Amino acid sequence: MKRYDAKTIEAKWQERWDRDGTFRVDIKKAERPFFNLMMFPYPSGEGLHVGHVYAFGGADTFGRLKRMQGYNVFEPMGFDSFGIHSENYAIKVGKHPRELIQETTSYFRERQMKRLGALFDWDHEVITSQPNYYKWTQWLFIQLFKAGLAVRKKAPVDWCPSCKTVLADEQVIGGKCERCQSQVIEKELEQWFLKTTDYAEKLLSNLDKIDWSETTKTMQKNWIGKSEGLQIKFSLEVPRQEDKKHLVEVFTTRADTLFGATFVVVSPEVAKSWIDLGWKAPKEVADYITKSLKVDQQDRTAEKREKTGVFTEVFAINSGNKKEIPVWVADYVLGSYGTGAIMAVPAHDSRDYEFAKKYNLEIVEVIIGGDVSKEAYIGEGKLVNSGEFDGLDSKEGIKKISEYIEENQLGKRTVNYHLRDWLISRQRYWGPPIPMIFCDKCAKDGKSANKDMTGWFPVPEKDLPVELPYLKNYQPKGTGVSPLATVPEFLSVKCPECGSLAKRETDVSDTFLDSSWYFLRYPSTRSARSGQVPFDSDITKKWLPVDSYIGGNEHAVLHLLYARFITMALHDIGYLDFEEPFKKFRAHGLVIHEGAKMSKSRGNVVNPNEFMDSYGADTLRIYLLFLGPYEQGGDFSDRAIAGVYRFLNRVWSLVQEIADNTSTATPSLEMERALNLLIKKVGEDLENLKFNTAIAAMMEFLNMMNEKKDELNKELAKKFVLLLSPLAPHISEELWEVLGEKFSVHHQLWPSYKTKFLEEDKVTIVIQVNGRFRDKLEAPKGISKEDVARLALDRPKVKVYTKKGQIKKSIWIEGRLLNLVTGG
RNA sequence: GGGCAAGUGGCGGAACUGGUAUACGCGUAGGUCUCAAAAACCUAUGGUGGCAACACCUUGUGGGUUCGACUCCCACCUUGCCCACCA
Repeated sequence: MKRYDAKTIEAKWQERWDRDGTFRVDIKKAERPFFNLMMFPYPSGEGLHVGHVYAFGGADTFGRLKRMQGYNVFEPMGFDSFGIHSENYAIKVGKHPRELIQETTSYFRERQMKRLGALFDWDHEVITSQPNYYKWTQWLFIQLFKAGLAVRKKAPVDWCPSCKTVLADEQVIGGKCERCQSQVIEKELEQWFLKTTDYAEKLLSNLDKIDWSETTKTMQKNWIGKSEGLQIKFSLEVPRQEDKKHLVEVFTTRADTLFGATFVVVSPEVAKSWIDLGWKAPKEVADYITKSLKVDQQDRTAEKREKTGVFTEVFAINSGNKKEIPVWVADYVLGSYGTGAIMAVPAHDSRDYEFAKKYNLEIVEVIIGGDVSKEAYIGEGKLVNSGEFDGLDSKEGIKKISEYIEENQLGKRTVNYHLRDWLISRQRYWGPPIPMIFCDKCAKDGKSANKDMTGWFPVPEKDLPVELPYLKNYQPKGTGVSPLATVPEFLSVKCPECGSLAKRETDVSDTFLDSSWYFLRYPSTRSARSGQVPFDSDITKKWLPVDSYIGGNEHAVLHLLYARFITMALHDIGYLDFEEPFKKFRAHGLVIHEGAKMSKSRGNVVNPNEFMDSYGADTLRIYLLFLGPYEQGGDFSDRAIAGVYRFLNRVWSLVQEIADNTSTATPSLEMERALNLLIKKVGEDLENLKFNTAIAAMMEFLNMMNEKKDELNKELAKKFVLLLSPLAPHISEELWEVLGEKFSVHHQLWPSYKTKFLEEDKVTIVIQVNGRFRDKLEAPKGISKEDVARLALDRPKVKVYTKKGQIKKSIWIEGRLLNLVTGG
């Protein structure tokens, strides 16, 4: 008997599958299309990570199940190779990204991903850094621009001093750059934004309609951060000379505390806008504003930092009780949220409380429930000191006060979102140049392609792609523009409008724009029209939206949000007939090692190649999925993987043995029953991504087969191999052949189970006394309660417990359990 | 501070709509094979007491509901993840 030589058989079948096109789907003719998507990797120099094997292994196993269920499964793969991650790595190793990406993608594909034994359709590969792809990323930008969803505006933005570029809100994690962990600095700059906020409500409400992991939905919900409240106008005593309205608007979700507002705090940003309008701020105030606008975001929002602020010498009228209250500027109020100004209610907000204590400001209790002399009471309660609203509880108070404010035109109910517009400009090299042209002459003439953006014109679509020139010195300069700005041939261009000399936009777009639509491209890469359109409409109709998407939750508020936004935008522009890109999304957990997230600095990174060499891809795939629940991830243990290897070895030798055996054994009824139960369980578990329990059930069944070798025949072995095939595609293929079957096990249908075998004519009845297990008995199916009671009471184990007291009552669960309850 | 998820043997974990807690795997111990070792295979393996049959205890802690709770309810503790001066 041959030894199980994983490496050899895996290489052998991979070659055969590749040669025969075993997994190829006919995109045009497929009758039961199933788009099985997983997040494509960025080809880092470190190579494939076990985390990838985990994600791909799980998703591929699911895809294989779908295939066996008769679907035409399309499982494409590609590389997210454009963008800052690739560029930073290139800088680090001192190579040009263009050459580096060629090396890394080929290493990923040829040496690693092809070894996994996945259904990957390399004929439909998408590489985001190739001109034939980013041409369409640029096209996408232009469509958004035309629809008014891509705008250039001046705003306070986050700047990473190390990556030397601005970042999107989503790419700043706790005040630090997502890529390099440097502290970001706030800068006021003019940049390109995509108007995600236009879709805030839809991005939120559609969450109820899609089948996604709850964790992911919750993260998106929190990120969108909808809060309903009241925007109230407070009259102001002349801070601004040009604005005759003299008022400040504040946002609150706690209108019930209006009468407790003893001062107003405006953010430095709002105060600055007053100065710009002509307000003569006292010197001390002006200095404070200038100073705090320079401080970076992290310092400004650090929790432990003591609050600072200055009195503006301006007063406002509280629109509730008409009292005159002081206006302060303080940097604990954010310019970017709500109106950038608040009514401070120190009695019922801990931040305002801290501030009031420090600067000796009045604290008035308006909600009963706490001890305001000690700390702010932020809960709800009955209103006091609130004039006509006294006695109402908080909820009523919010309603009544809101009505009062609206009736008297003192403000309006509004909705605020935490979500900001997506800043996509990057002052970097390795990305798709933003396909826009600025013409001085047209700007002077007031011409534009879009309102509010005089002088800006998109590159004519026939001129796409705007190719990224080969730049030897591509490193970011930190001058606020991309290195592309140093290339005169790139920079100068004819104005598409008037033909005079104009300038190109030199920034490139965010890497998340590349990945926001890649799934739309996959099915269409081989279409005859792939050069004319980004995605073929007939093909798209057939294959999209994506049927199943599996990936990590680290993209919950990045890629997954952006992809939804882009899909909605393309839907509204008229290119797609669906709003949501992914019908079903499941977030998988994280594979950790030695109790911690894998990282090079910790030195606990597991290299999948090592394990594929020693045990084979099948073992590695199954081992990772066996770790624990797929949504939870697990801790990789170099030792425990041997257990799975042993399992496959045992499968190997048992099937060989069965294949060699010429005798015609028949499985007992018990064996048939176990097999049918197994078919049912594995099918259901794989469908629900419960890989760990499916594998455990297979192991259990194998143990049973080993105990009852005289009942085994080829039919049984074949069924077992079929069940194993989505999890371990190579060994299954080999064993299928060993059993004398024709190529390929992967052309087979998922076996069906027979319900008649699932039922037993005997049942096991559990006997409890006072709810505790005491004995069990075998009985024919359909036995009555009385018969069981009689049998039970004869049992010595039961007698011991029942003689202590009279049986008061008994609980009978048909065919399963009898519980005898004694008195005393 | 807010949100989400989770606490079960030495370890990873299993347990259907509340009904035999600890499946499956790792590890450990003993054994078989071997000159020996590895591998493989077999047996045992939640804790305490007992020679044993067996008994009692056990799903983070404390209560509750129930004939019966890992599962449901309340409070608390701990860990992980996400967000965070968001008004």
